[in-house]
Amino acid sequence: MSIRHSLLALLQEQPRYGYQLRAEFEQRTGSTWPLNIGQVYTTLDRLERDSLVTRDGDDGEGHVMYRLTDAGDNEVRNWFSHPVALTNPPRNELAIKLALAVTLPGVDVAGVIQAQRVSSMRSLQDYTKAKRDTSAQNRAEDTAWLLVLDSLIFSTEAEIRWLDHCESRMLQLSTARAAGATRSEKHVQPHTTSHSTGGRK
Amino acid sequence: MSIRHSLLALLQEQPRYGYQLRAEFEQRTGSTWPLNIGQVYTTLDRLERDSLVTRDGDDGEGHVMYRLTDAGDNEVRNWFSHPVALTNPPRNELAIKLALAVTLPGVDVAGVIQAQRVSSMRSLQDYTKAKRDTSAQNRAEDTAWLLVLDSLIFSTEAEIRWLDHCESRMLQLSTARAAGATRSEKHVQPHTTSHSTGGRK
DNA sequence: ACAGCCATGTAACTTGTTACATGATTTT
DNA sequence: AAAATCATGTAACAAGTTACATGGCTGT
Repeated sequence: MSIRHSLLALLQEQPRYGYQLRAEFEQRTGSTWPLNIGQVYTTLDRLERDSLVTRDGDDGEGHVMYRLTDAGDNEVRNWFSHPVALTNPPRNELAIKLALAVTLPGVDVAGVIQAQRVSSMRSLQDYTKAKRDTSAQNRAEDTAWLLVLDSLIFSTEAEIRWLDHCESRMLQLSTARAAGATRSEKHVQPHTTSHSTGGRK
Repeated sequence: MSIRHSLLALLQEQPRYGYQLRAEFEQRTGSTWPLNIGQVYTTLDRLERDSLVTRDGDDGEGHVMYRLTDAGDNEVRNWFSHPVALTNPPRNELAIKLALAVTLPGVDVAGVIQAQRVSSMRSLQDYTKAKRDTSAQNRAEDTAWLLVLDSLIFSTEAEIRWLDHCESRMLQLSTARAAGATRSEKHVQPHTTSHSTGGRK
């Protein structure tokens, strides 16, 4: 729902046309999350269908302008006043992948972690460089883009910390299991992962 | 693509049926990201269509079993060996929302930040509690779920730090602008946000 | 003349989500 | 007997993505 709401928010400031909406969006969020122009038009169609925007004739230059309806204005205020992810956070593919990797046999968990860390650190460097370059220009229009960059930096750092955490946790587990196996065999969990999948008939 | 790959990964261990796949997925990732059972079946249909899985008769108890094809096995190995988000990180709704909030007039940015922080801290508490409760049971099957919880905790902490960062950055900007306005009016950026949207005809 | 951008759209498609229908089996 | 869970599906739909078609205008 991000794009729908983004377009609505941009229309709250003033009526705009499709191509312009993409430009405004990308100016604020930069080249990460590129916005396909086709999607702007399909989204505008759906917003019109849902009575959140209406076509507004043209702007004297032949552009197809859209403006918010009252319902659309309401929707924007609602979006801004209600926090994101109250209940269900979006699925995190990396977390899912590692969760499966550690519970399935034959997966090189350390390798997965290592490959991901290399990639994430690379991204972190890119974001940091982009931030330096953008900051240097010192243009007021870049404020939003700089915040977005910080967001990417913060979450990538968290991702790397989590990878480290997973790695040391895996090490703990394997050494603990080894120690348990030699010292008190009977307390060891069965090595073959148990699959209680509910009722067998 | 997370769900497709998750099902494939679970099928790599052994042939399974639909209901079982959901149970295995939820055991590993917990009650966050609940997996609708209908989607398991539609996803299995699509995986079959794409020749990544095949129906495998039954398991002697009448269940509709699926197993990986060679192509499917390949796909899983590929998923595990290639890092996530090499190019485009997934859209972050919160980052987008704040980026728009700070560049549009009439939005109570401090209020948005504050509301979000309350919500995020609440989530953080919930995750921390869930972690305590799950750790206390000390069951080997919960390893993956605990890692997922840690992931949620790490990223929520990063989110809160970013919110703090945004808040202080906003304060800096407004005081700098105020100081600039009193001390040297001519250096001040125009207060009306500029909207260069590309070519006017 | 030609390349490239501005601008608007459409068609076909993907994954993901919800709601519903239908039975069998198990538990209370 | 009733309620809950197991199990398999279908229909309708949502948001997002890509590729393509079509023009007008601009700069070289």
